[in-house]
Amino acid sequence: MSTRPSTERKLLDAADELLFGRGVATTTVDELLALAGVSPATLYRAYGSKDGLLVAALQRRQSRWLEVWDDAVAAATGPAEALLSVFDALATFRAQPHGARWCAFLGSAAEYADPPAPLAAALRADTEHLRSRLRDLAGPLVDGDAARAARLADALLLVVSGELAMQLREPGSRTASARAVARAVLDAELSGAPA
Amino acid sequence: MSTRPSTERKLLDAADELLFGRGVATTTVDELLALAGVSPATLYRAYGSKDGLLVAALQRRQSRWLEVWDDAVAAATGPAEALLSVFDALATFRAQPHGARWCAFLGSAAEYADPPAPLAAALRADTEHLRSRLRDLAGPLVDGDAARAARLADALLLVVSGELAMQLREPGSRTASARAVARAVLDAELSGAPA
DNA sequence: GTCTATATGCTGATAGAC
DNA sequence: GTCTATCAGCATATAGAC
Repeated sequence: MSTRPSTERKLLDAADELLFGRGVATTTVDELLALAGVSPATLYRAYGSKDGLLVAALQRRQSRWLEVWDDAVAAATGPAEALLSVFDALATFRAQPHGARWCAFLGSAAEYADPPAPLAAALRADTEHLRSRLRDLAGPLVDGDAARAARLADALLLVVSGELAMQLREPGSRTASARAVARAVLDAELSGAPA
Repeated sequence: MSTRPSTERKLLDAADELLFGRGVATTTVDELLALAGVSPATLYRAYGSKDGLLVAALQRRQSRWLEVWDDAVAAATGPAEALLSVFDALATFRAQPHGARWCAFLGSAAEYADPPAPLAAALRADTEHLRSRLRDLAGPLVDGDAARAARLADALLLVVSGELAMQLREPGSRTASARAVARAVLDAELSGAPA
């Protein structure tokens, strides 16, 4: 009794699987159409181009990621765990059906010499959301010291990005070691407070 | 009085600049030929294909990177600085003429659904060399404890990869913050020795 | 009206023939 | 070194089915 998926939905699902799972350039429009079971006219009417579909798929993916991260934060037992829960969210998100090979945003950006504006905007939004959310979560841990929170957030953003890039080097690698590195960085920030 | 560069050399230089600076898929064979000033026959005779040239360029790049890193290690003032000198090497290498947008190895791998064998091998070689070299440099800092050295090396590899991926998010970002994160990780490992 | 199926122009990459 | 055959992918047009 599932309702029939809309053609947009089918196209976005196909984009998730092919564009992010196998790469943008390597995936042809024909493959997308075949997987979605949709005719060319439908794609071009709804999204204008392959790139248009890519951007739409990134946007949907972004909101899904935020939900997963929100849940992970909500499940955390304290402020430090809330900050580190980004790694739990990463693992959860990766285990979901529409998993990307490493990171849909970084991966897409990597495939363009200089990315078209909407794509650059999507990556920037992802980066800025990560940074500001991490900063907010870091705040309570450093008594609201904005500079320290920002420094901590930048450090975690670096570790998160490293964890993603490691998926490219070694597809199976666990997020556990990234979490451990992040905790070491956190502990260092909380014990000392070096310049 | 410079000797005339060989056609192979010219092709490798062109590959460095275009394949790694702008991306593999976005660069056409014609652009490579035009920049190198050689004819198609030359490329296909010497390397067989665009991918063949790519792999050859990666191999040359790997040995150049090792030289830069060796120099940075040699210039370090002590064992801890030697371990962290990988970030100096990264900055130096990036400042050289044939700079990639972020990382030639990760970037190339990211552009293939599943990379052809020689390319996968090149990335694996890069990863393994990073890891083993970092492990060797970490050894003296942990009294030769192999497990701790390995853990430290893995952590630094993660940070290095993160620093590279951050270039994709924010092209101008400095290696300084990665170095600071790495130092925090190092300090944490050297003070406590948590499981 | 929305979608499918099919056919086609166009562009550009690859590889090889000359 | 030029030149060209082949091939693939993107985008669109047309006509018909639900």
